[in-house]
Amino acid sequence: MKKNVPIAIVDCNNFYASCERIFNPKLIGKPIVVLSNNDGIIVALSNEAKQLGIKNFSPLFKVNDILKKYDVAVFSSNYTLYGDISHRIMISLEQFSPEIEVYSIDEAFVYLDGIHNKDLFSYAQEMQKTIKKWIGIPVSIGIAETKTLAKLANRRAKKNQEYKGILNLINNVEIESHLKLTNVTDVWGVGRQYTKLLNCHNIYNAYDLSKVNHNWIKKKMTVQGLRTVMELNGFPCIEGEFIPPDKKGIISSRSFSNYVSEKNELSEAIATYTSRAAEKLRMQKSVANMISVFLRTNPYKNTPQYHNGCQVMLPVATDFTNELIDYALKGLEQIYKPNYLYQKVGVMITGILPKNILQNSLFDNIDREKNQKLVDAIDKINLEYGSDTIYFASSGVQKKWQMKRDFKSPQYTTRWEDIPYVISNLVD
DNA sequence: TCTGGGGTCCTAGGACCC
DNA sequence: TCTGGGGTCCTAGGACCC
Repeated sequence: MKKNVPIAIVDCNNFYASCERIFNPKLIGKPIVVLSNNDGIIVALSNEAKQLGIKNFSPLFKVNDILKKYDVAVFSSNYTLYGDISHRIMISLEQFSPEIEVYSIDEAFVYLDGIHNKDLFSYAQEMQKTIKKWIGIPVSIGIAETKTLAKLANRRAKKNQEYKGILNLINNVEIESHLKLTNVTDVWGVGRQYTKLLNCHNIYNAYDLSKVNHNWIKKKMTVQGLRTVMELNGFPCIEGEFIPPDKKGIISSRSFSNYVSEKNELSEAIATYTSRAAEKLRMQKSVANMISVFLRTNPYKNTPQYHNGCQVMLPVATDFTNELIDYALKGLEQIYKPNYLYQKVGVMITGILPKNILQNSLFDNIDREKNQKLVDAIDKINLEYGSDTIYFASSGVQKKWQMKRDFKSPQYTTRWEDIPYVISNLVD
C-alpha cells in the first residue's frame, strides 16, 4: 500500500493580534483585541485578552467596559498589514517544502514528503523557530496523514501548553485519546448545525464520529461528511490546491457607519464596491457577464425591515469598472425603496470567464480599446500610490457613509496607503 | 447607540430535451 | 383511460470555512 505523505498545518497564533504586536513591543504580555470592519465585533484576541474572559465575535458595545477596565489595546482591522505579514510567512515556509498550500491568511498546509517520521517533530520545531525569528509571529503546527487529522493535531497543540505548539499524530500511540478529547464541533468540517444533529445521535467527539456508518453519514451530511469521517481514519480524500483557482464569484460589501436612506448615497457605495470587485476581477485576468446588487436594513433592530437583491445580465462580458458600475446602478434602481434605514449594501460579480477567450460581439458599441487604456492606467496608479488614489466620481468624494475605523494602526510595511492627500476626480 | 466580510461545495428540484 | 426514462443545465438554499 502506498504510504501517505505527512501533512503539516502551520497556523499563526492569534494572527491579527500578533501582527499588531510585532511593531509595538510595548504590547508584549498585554491584552490586545482586533475589531472587524466597521469596528463592530471582535475578530481576534491575544491570549491575555482571552484570559480576561473576552470572547471572539462579541459585539464591541457588549465588552467596552471590560476593555476599559483592563486597559486592553484595541485595534481596527488593518488587512493591508496582515496580508503583507502573511505573504512573508508563506515565503519563509517555502524554505521547508516545495509543496505549500496557502489555505487562509494565517494558515498553510506544508507537505513533508521524504521527511522520516522520527525527524518530523524537529523539522516542525525548525519551522516554528524560523517564523518567530524572521517575522516575529508565533505559530502552532499539527502533523498527520490527512488534513482533517492535522487540523485536529494543531488544535490539540495549541490548547495544551506542554506540547509547545507542535503535535505529530503519525504513528502516535495516543491518537485515540486525542480523538476522544476533541469535541465533534471542533472537527474541521463540522459546524453548528451538524453538531446539533450528531449530538442527537450520541456522537460527541472526534472518536465517535470516526466510527459512524458510512452510508448513514453520507445521507445526513453529504459526501463532505463522509470525507471527514474517512480522513479521521487516516485516508486522505481532501485534495490539495497548490495553484489557487480563479474566483467564481467576487463579493464586495460593507456595513455603513450610520444608517443610509438616500439613493444617491447608496449609489456612491455601490459604485465604490463595484470598483473594488472590478479590480479583483482584473487582477485574476477575468471578465464577467453578471452583477448582482443587494441591500438590507439592520436585522437586529426593531425598525421596518427590507432586504432584496437583483441580478443584472451584461450583454458582453467585461472587466471595465465604469461599465460594471452602470449595470450595478441599474440593479439598485430596481430594488431601492425610499424611507428605509439601510445598514448594508453590496455587489457580487458572477458569470466569470477568463479574459483571453473573450469573444467580440457584433452588437458591442463600446470603445473597448479606449476603456482598456483607462483601467490599465487606473490600476497602475492605484498599485503604485495606494488604492483609491484615483477613482470614478460616481463613487463619491465625501463618502459620509463609509465604515468606521477608529482604532487603526499605522501602515508599518506598506508606505502609501495612509498618505493623507488623494488625487481625486481625474477620471470620470 | 453599537452585531464583519468573503468565499466554497453540495443537493434538490424545476425546465427542458430526445 | 392510459401518463416513460434518462440526461443536462440552472438556481436557490443550506451547510461549511477563515
